[in-house]
Amino acid sequence: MDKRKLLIDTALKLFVENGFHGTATAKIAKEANVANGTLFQYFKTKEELIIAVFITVKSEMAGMFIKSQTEKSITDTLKTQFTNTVVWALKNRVKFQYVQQFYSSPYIHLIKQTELKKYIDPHLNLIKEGIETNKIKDLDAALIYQLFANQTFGVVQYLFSNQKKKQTEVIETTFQLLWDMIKKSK
Amino acid sequence: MDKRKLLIDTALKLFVENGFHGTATAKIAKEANVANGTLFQYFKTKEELIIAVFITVKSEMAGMFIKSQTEKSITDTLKTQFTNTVVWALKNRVKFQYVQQFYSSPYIHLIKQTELKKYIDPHLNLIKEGIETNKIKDLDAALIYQLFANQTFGVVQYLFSNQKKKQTEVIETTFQLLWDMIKKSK
DNA sequence: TAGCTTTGTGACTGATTAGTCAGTTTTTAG
DNA sequence: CTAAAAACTGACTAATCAGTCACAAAGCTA
Repeated sequence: MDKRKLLIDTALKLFVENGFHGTATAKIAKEANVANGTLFQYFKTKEELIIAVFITVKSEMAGMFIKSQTEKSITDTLKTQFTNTVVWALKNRVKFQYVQQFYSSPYIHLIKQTELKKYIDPHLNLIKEGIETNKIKDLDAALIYQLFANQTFGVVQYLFSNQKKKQTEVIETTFQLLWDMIKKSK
Repeated sequence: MDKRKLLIDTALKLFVENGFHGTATAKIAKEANVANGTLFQYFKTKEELIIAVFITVKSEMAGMFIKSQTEKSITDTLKTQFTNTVVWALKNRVKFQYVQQFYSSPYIHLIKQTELKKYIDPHLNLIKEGIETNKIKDLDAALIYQLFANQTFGVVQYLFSNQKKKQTEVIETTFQLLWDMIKKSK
């Protein structure tokens, strides 16, 4: 039984439920059936735990992206990435919410720029490649990335609050809209 | 000197800088040059203050939207709304960030659904009108709204981190992309 | 088994915090 | 000007919380 993982999982859940403030370290330890002091053996401070949860979730997401890399065209790769992200988010709502909460909190400033780049660069490079090979409109890659990321986010939000909707269909439609928006028209 | 407004402004700034947890009520009072107890005369609890800040900012945003309502076509109105929102966000970064932080925190659950609807409905109705008059693609209005909102958000994020870029040009370009995405093609 | 290292424990503490309240100042009204 | 009401004050408190530490249990090695 990996206590570190257990603590991270428990913290994740409680932080999303009650916020960083609303979650005492003692509560996390108790919920994880671990002694108070044990938590501080794995994480020197509460802040360190908050960051560890973020890194863990982001790494899991990154792993999913690697799997989305197909040998096919850029369109196919982007579509797979889009679909996988949305499906993953729907299956991992709490993790998705945690990342959101973390990103829009002041804790984000504690993450080194290089660490953040690690997660963004693969996407950015794919988009750059698409621009260079005339598949994607000749705009700033960072801008295209933002639009792509936020379209993804928007669809996830929509499906969170409209769960009965045909998810596959929505994902298919919205990707097509997105692709038509950023693709280079002949 | 309106102490309520002063406290809300100060709280806004400190909450974005240090988070809800990281900001003691005493710090807010001190920074606002007001006695500790005075804060609790205007807001019964810290939570009430956190919510008051949210409502205040959202109302300000809503006021801006009303001004965006032109007598022109739906396209023009949507474009004005898009532009005004982005420009407002750039000028009011802290307020924009506060809303983000609040939305992705558990405090959002304390806001009544009717209150949230109040902010969304005007947009939703405009989109519905666009769909009915065959200007906008025949998709769920809530979905179009999400895509619209998130495109806006994406552009703001992009311009936050790329401030040297030609803002007007970026706004113009991205609105065109967005409009092409949601408009009904003949 | 004995001796050593690693891991876990939970009572405890110093610091901090939201919220109170008895008293003071300011404003309002006649 | 006076008296009552309203707004303001800041020292205080009860509660909470992050982090510590002396000790105990479990695991490892030979």
